[in-house]
Amino acid sequence: MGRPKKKRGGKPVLTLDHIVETALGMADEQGIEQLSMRKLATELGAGVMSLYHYVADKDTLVEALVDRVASEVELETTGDWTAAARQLAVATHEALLRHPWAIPEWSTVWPGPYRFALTEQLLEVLAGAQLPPDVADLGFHALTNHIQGFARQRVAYGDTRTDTEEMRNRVKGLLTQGDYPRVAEHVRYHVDGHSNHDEFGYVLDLILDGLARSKADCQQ
Amino acid sequence: MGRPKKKRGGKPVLTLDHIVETALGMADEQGIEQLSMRKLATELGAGVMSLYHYVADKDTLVEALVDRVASEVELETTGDWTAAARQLAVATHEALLRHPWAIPEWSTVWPGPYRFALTEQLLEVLAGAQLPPDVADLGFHALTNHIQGFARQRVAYGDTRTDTEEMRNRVKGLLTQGDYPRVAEHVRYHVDGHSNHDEFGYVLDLILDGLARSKADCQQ
DNA sequence: GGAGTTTTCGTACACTGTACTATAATCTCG
DNA sequence: CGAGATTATAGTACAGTGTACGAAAACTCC
Repeated sequence: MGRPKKKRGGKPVLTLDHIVETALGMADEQGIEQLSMRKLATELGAGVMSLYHYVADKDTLVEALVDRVASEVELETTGDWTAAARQLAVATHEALLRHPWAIPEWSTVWPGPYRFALTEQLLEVLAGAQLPPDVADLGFHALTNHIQGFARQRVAYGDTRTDTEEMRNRVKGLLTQGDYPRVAEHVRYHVDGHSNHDEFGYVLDLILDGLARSKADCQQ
Repeated sequence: MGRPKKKRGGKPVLTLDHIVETALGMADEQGIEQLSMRKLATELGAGVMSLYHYVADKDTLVEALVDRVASEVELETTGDWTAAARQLAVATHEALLRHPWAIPEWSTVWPGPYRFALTEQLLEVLAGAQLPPDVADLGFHALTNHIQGFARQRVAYGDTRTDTEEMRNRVKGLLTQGDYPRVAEHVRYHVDGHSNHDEFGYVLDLILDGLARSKADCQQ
């Protein structure tokens, strides 16, 4: 059986881009915990150690993956600073929901260039708003916390996209058993009525309105 | 050499509590990534598989660990609802800073009984505030996002407690290189002036004030 | 052609979680 | 007291992980 030996040397057949892109696909499908160097190499039709010519570590590969997610956020914005901040927030939120595995990494991993550019852009927008410095700072953290916190919650407690059988059972148990009535009430509040509404955008606007108001207060 | 064979059977020498407590100590010292079943067993002077008589999984052990952290939060509160919410938030924040490894797990792992009780308590406090339902919901998420987000940031970007050499170098590089001027400015803002202030409490009060105000608005 | 460089990869090692099985100490019941 | 059941403790083994080391193949350049 003439199984050809794997090629060695010469013109590169792998690319960092190709590696990252494939890894991204695998992480999207199976979660990042299931992503191993070996599986990734096999998927690429390469040997494991070949990857290490392009990537120092598994950790730095993950950093690259997260930055790849950050790269999906469109930085161009239109309108005044509230509109711009809103666009950035929504785009980031959507990128995170597209790659749920990235949400816990997002705040753990050291940022790559795209992530830094995104942060820079949001800070730039807030700077353009001419808010008092401490309000701008508060606003920045409120926005980023909202983005991350909201995405985390949707993934942790049952977005339709990421539901598992086990999770649904746990939620059901929480609702039927009588312990923690307030928690149950809270869960029902979300499950029942308000999932239709765009909760993320709603709270986002509350934050932005608050910032705008505190600017107006200041200028009077 | 009369090394005594390890005892088998009979009266239990291990306890779930003992296991969890030891694991907690190890996680606090070396981080949760360094915590392995084998190391934990060795620390306990036991065989690896003995642990599995008390714990189904490593994952459920981690769940227990996180709930152990949640158990450190004092649920008794004093004063009106803003004071009570403040106490819960501060106590949770402090517990998380005491066990930084737990921060990413906090929002990933399914809550245990202590964590549920804590959530229940915060919801109860907010319910007692007689806020409009949507404001109460918003407030709950604003508070929890603030708690988690703030803790995460302190750990990710250099609290004095968790600094590593590498991280300090990265931050220094960020500040000296000219890329991302707004980010650098933002970092300096935090490093320079405001670390003395109790930023966590400051923003916390802003949130609570906002909630109180929106209640007052509603009652007029 | 030969030397040097670049890219690929096989092997090996230390480490992980844990399934399966064996074993010893204790408890229960006669 | 003795025999059997129960329970807590472990040893071994296996599949899987990240990656250090070194070898080998294909390319470039003289």
